[in-house]
Amino acid sequence: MKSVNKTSPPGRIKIMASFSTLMGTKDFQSITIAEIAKNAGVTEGLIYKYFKDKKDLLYQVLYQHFAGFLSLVQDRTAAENSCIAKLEAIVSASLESYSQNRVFARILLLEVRNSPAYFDSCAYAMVKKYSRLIREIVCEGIAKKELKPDTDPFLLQKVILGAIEHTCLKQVIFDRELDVQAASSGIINIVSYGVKK
Amino acid sequence: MKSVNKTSPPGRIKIMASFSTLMGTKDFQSITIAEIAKNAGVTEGLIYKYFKDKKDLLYQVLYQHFAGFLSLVQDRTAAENSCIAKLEAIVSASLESYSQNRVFARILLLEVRNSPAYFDSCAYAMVKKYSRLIREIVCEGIAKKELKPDTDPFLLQKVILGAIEHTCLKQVIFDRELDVQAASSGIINIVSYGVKK
DNA sequence: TTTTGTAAGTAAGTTTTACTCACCTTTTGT
DNA sequence: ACAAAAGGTGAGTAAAACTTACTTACAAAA
Repeated sequence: MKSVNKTSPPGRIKIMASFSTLMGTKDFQSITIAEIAKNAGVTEGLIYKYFKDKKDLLYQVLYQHFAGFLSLVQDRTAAENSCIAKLEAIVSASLESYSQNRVFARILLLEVRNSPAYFDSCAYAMVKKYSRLIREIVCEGIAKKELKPDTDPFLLQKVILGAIEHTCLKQVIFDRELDVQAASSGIINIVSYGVKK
Repeated sequence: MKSVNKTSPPGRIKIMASFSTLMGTKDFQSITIAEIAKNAGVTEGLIYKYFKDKKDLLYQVLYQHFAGFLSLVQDRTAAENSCIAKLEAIVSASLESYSQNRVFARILLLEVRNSPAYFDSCAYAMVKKYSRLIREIVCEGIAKKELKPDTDPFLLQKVILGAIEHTCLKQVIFDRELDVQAASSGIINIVSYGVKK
C-alpha cells in the first residue's frame, strides 16, 4: 500500500490539476504523459518525480476526491438518528456526489478497477472505509432492533452499494441526468419493505 | 457496433484460446500481443487479420462467453413459474456462472468498462439483453400482481444487477469462494421482504 | 559567509509494444 | 484451369511510457 504525500510543491499540484481537467474531456488511456506535462507547464520527467507511474497519478487524484466525499458522507450520517435514515443519507449523498462530479464518478466506477494495483492503493483503502461504514450502520440497526435480526450486514452492504453504483453507471456512461431524491428514496424503499405484494 | 464472425479459421480459434488462457494468469494490460501470438503459435500480424485491435479481441472473447451465459439464464428462467422464482433463478445462475468462470467474470466486471468502445461492442449488446430480461420479468410480476404495483422496474433491475455484481466483485478480486445458494436466496429475500422490522 | 545536502525541475534519450504493410501460400468458386 | 479470395508471415514503424544524467534553487549547518 502506497502512503500519501505530506508536502505539495507547485509542480505536483499543477500536474494533478492538469490531469483532472483532461479526465473531464477524455478517458484515461487516451491521455498521454506528454499532454499532462504540456498542460501543466512542466516536463514529463517531473511527473515521475512525484508519481510512480501514470496509474499512480490516477489513484492519487481519486484519493484526493474520495477523502472529501467520505467526510461529507460521515457528516451526513452522523446527523441522522435512525438506521434507515442514515442509510438513506448515504445513498443520497453518494448519488449527489457522483452527479456533481462526473470525473470522480468515472474514475471510481470505470477507470481504476481494471488494474490489480488499484486494490493495493490508498484510494481503495478509502473505499473500504466507506463500505465498512455501511456495514456498521446495519449492525447498529440490528442491535437497536430497527432491522430484522437475521439480516446479513455484508449482503445488505453489497445490495446497497451495488444499487448506488448501478444507478450511477447509466448516468456516467451515457451522460444522463438523474433525479437523486427519487432514486435514493426508491432504493431505500425497496430495501426496507421489499417488492413482494 | 461491430458485427460478429460467422466462420472460424484455426488461427482465429487458437488466438482466442491463447488469450483466454493468459487472462487467467494476468490482467489485460499486462498481456502483450507478442505473448498472445507466441502462445497461440501464430504471428502477431495474424491477430490483426481477425481483430481490429487488442480491445476488439477482448470484446469478442467476452461476447463468446456471454452468449452461452445468456442462453443458460434464459433456459433457467423459462423453467420457473412465479416472478420471484424467475428472479432467483437469474441471480443464482449469474453467481454460479461467475463462480465457475472467473476469467469471464473478471473481463465483464473489471476489464472492459474503462473503454468507451466497449459500450458500442457486440458484447455490451448482450449485457443490454440480459438487463432487459430482468426488467421484463419485473413488469410481468407487476402485471400478475405478484409484485407491488408501484415498483419501478428500472430501479429494481439496478438493485438486483448491482447486488449480483458486488457479490461477485469480492470473489473475483480477492479470489475467494462463494456460497452461491446462500447469496442468491439472501439477495432475493432482502429484495422481496425488505430488512425493516 | 561559505559549505553542503537535498528537493525541484529539465532535456534528451531508450525501450517497449501496439499496430501496419507488402508479400507468400493455400483453398475455393466458376 | 485459373482468378480471386482467404489464411498466414515477418520485418518494420511510430508513439508513448518510462529512465537517467544533469542543472538550478534553497535552506540549514559550519
